[in-house]
Amino acid sequence: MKKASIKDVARTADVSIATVSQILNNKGERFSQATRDRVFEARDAVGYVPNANARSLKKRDYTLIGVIVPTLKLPYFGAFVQSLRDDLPENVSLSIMSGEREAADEAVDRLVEAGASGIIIVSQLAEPETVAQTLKQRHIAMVVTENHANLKDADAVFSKDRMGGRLAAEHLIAQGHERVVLLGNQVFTDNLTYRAESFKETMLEAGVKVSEITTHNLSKQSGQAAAMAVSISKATAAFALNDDLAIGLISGLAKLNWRVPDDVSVVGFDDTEYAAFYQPGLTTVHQNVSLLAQTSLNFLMQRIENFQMARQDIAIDVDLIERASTRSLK
Amino acid sequence: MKKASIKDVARTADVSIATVSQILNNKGERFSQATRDRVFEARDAVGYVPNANARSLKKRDYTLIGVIVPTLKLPYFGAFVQSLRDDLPENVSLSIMSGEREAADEAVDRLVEAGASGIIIVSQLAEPETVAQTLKQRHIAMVVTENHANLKDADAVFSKDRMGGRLAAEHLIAQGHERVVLLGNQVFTDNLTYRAESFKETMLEAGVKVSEITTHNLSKQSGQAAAMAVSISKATAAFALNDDLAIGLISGLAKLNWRVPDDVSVVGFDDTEYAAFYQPGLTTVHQNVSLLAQTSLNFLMQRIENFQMARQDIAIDVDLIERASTRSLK
DNA sequence: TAATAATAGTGGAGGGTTTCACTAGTAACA
DNA sequence: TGTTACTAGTGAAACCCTCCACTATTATTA
Repeated sequence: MKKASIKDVARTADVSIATVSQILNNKGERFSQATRDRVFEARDAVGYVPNANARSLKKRDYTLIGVIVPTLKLPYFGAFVQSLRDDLPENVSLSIMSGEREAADEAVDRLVEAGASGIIIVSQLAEPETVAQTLKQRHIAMVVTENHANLKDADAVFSKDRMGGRLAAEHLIAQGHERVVLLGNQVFTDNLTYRAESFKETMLEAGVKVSEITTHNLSKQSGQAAAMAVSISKATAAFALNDDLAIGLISGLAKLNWRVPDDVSVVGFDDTEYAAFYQPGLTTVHQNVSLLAQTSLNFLMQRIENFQMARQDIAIDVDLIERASTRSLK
Repeated sequence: MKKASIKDVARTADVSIATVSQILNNKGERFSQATRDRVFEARDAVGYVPNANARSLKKRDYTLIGVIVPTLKLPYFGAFVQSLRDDLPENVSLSIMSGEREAADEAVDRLVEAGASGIIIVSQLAEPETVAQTLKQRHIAMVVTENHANLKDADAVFSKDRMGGRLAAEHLIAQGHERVVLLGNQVFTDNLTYRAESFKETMLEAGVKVSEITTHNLSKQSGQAAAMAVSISKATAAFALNDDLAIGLISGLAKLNWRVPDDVSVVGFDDTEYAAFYQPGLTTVHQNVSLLAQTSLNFLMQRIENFQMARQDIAIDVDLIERASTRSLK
């Protein structure tokens, strides 16, 4: 059975298509009550639902935007996407894609084909320049966050990752830690590089030695797997490049009967919803995810509005949230 | 600047609209190389992007399906949606919506307008019967999971919630707990009711008294807020209707200096990714989220294929995962 | 040479909706 | 009676695209 169109309603109510359209769109004050009733009844009788495609084809007020995150399984990205959803203007719809590197590039293609007017890219791309070129050529807006901060042809919204690394370092320095470990994966993306670099620099300035432990990726599993290495390192504190890694580390240490913060202090990065409820509460660098999302959306909509405007670029403050996973040695 | 349409490309390349359409859709083998090049150049020159509305208005061959979850912030739903994404057939696209009750009903409307062929509904609907009617009338496939198990006009994919409640109870009984508390929100949805009921029944049969503590919702915050009540109850064990509640409860108890499992045992439900890494590792009922998602998708695609087939209905096993948040009193 | 086939491209309908400009009928007015 | 003004409704273009059926031109074959 095919779907009922406005034609079917018109035929059933024995009026013209134009009449139906106006009445159903609440522009039908000028019609008689009888006609209005007939139209509404007819609509219900045939089960008519307006076709969004046809409608927005006619009124050119509809916009599709896309967002690409590495995965929806992690609450950090989930929160980002949810914030986006919550702030979405009425006439805009959102297509959510997931994937990293090659898969992310492909997701871009899909969104282009689907007719997206703009794309927010959180994932790391395999070929950022190519993607940016394509989008530019097609006049599709592009905002990056988390990765590819230096792309010329995309607006950028970032957390102050350097600030975050520094805050983490300063916190541990203030607590008197003198042997610390930096925990992260080998393939640093831009933002992670900043976190790591500024952490090390700050530590260096304070004369604290930092040893690095390389993990496979930034997952809880990797954090757990690194526990042995951390325990052997004799460090009194560890800075993990994200919360998942930190949480994994703590649970790994627990299996070795090392307690946090008594035996080692641990600092994370992100402050996802779970950080506050973890045992012990995780000391971590808070990223303002919803502000990141909101700003990305703003930038995107602005560029969709005016494709020629100058590149925009913003860095958003982070805070250190002190909880129970770190302790002062003084 | 208004967007270029296929007309602009045609004019620029000095060919007809039909030619442009065919060439850009890779159906242009029969055209000369020269013409093809001209068309591609013209497209890039005017920055043409096909209008998805017009396209899908015309072609009726593509399939759009929708999924509605309460929120993407929680990893349980994130994992569900991600699994769906991962199993999606090539020619199908997925629209992810979020919202509960009225917002979920509205999300259904949006998907219908967008021309979805099927919808997987995880959220609780405000008016399940009305929604089911509408979808049935329009021949749009509908699969429910988590809620509305008994809806006549929808295929259903569920975890064995009763089994879960029973397993949790049996575990605590085996450990010798005799005063237990059941923690959940007041407005039970179908699946939660089953969890709670079978838990209570099993306990009753074993002669164990269950007291109930009502929380505002199923969030970590609610769990935390219930800690005081749990501590006062003098129960030796608590069953929380989901992991978030359990995690919140444990962190709340910690603030009161109650230790889990030494002072109280806690059992959760869901086994989200975080349960295993929590301190202490959370004893919980494992739901096979990816199987739930896969099966939902299968059911949906089958019904899209053949709208008249008999209603399908499946219940998926759950397991109790024993970790460190419960202890035997014997 | 005539008939056929292959090549390269075009015309136009149709998909569902909105909206502007219009009409037919009636009522009010002078 | 003729003019104007409402009231209630309609016709058809336009939005952008795809695809079927068609034409015009050239090449090949018998």
